[in-house]
Amino acid sequence: MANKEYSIEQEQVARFAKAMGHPARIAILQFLARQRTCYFGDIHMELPIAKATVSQHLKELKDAGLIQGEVETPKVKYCINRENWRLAKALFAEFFNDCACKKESCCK
Amino acid sequence: MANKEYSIEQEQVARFAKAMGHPARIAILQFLARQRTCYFGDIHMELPIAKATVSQHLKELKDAGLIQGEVETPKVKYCINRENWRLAKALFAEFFNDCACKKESCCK
DNA sequence: TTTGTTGTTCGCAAAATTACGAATATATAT
DNA sequence: ATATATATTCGTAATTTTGCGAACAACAAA
Repeated sequence: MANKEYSIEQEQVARFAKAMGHPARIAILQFLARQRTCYFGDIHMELPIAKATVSQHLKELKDAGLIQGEVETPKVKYCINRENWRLAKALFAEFFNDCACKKESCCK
Repeated sequence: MANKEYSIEQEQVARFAKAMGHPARIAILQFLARQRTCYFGDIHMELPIAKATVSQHLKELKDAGLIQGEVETPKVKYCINRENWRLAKALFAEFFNDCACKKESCCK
């Protein structure tokens, strides 16, 4: 095999995709993208999993840069990280558009 | 927590995203989306990993429905599954558009 | 100070992912 | 029949992910 490494862009898309690779996290993102008030409790209520697990998923989304949190004692408010959301949107759009599939594909 | 389960659509987006959640698989998809002839060997040459591992990644992409394979002894030809590619593209576009983030976000 | 509310972190277990080399399968060429 | 070329599968190891309950932290209220 070649020693060709992955590009920064490939790593970034994969990172976003990985963060989105669980239905709970998709549900969280959709919830946040649609609502205005997004407290932990509200998110938890939407999901069929324990709060410890919700917290974990939120951490992963935050680490990937897709969301951000803000303490409002005693609650915690989460929301979409708009800058990275735009970046992710652009990367995925580019990714799916960059496809020669309309032409004669190699497979039947 | 509520007992609300995930929707089929959420599961499907998560499934596609999970399959895309590794740089090697992103690289494979980009390679396939751009090329016309896509033999296993060509893919392997593009990646910094052992052929057994490439084979595994290809299987995951196939299981997720994003690619398909065809034996052409002694080679194997892979390519984008165009139908599911279109589906994924639409689901991700919808996912990223379905965002109220332009308005006053809940976080500062 | 004690109680209550809200979330995070800890500790743990089960399962899945990633990766590799070796062995195997398949079909052609010698 | 043997050798060659190509790719998958097997067996294994290390790491990561997912999930939970219990314990903890931070702060307001009684």
